[in-house]
Amino acid sequence: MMEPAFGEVNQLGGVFVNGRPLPNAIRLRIVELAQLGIRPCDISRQLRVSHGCVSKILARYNETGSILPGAIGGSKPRVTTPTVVKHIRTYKQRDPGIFAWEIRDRLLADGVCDKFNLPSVSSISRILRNKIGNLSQQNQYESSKQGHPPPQPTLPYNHLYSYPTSIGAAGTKVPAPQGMPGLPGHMAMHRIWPSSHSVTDILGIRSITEQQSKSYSFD
DNA sequence: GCCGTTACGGTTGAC
DNA sequence: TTGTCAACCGTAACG
Repeated sequence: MMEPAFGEVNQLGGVFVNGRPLPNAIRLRIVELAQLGIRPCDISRQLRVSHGCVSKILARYNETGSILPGAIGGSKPRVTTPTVVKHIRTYKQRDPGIFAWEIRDRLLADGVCDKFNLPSVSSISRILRNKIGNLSQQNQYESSKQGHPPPQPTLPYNHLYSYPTSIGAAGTKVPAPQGMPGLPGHMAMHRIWPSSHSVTDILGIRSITEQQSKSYSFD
């Protein structure tokens, strides 16, 4: 997970890291300039970001109200679907001492899975460990804290980002709310950005971007 | 010249 | 621990 020391340079002279999203500060600046009535082609030149990218970010913003990139990486569960997890949880609740291989047999016997999508014992163990956890503790918690929401373990998506440039280094510091669940970017943004979607409101973090623009001259 | 779209090469992270 | 795979990224080019 090493970030390159320097990004690449595009045709406009702007620095970017291939495969990685632009810093939030630049994404925000794109939306801000667009809201001020500046044409996308001018934004592209000013920020030295390809017009395709500007177009994409603005289109996404108009559609979702979010400037954040989507969730990169990961893969959809192939065998550990929500249905399977639900059944495993049920088996475990009914019989806390049940073994993974017994769960596996029951998934097959109950027709939850067939032999082609039956999770391995190790997969079931991982589900028990990661997605279900200690059910006895959980039950105690739930019985004593009825209606209390479970803790949100997932870090904010943007927490993962860091950039090699001075712009990006600050851009990644754009704060996300504590305990923000691992939602797709636009979902998360509804918690970050006011529902009005106005740049003025968005610039609740303006000081950050202004600091950046001092070290980032626009032509 | 502007803008929407898309192929491409790249990164990421759950599995 | 390692490899796979499908998601996303921004750029460049095309129409």
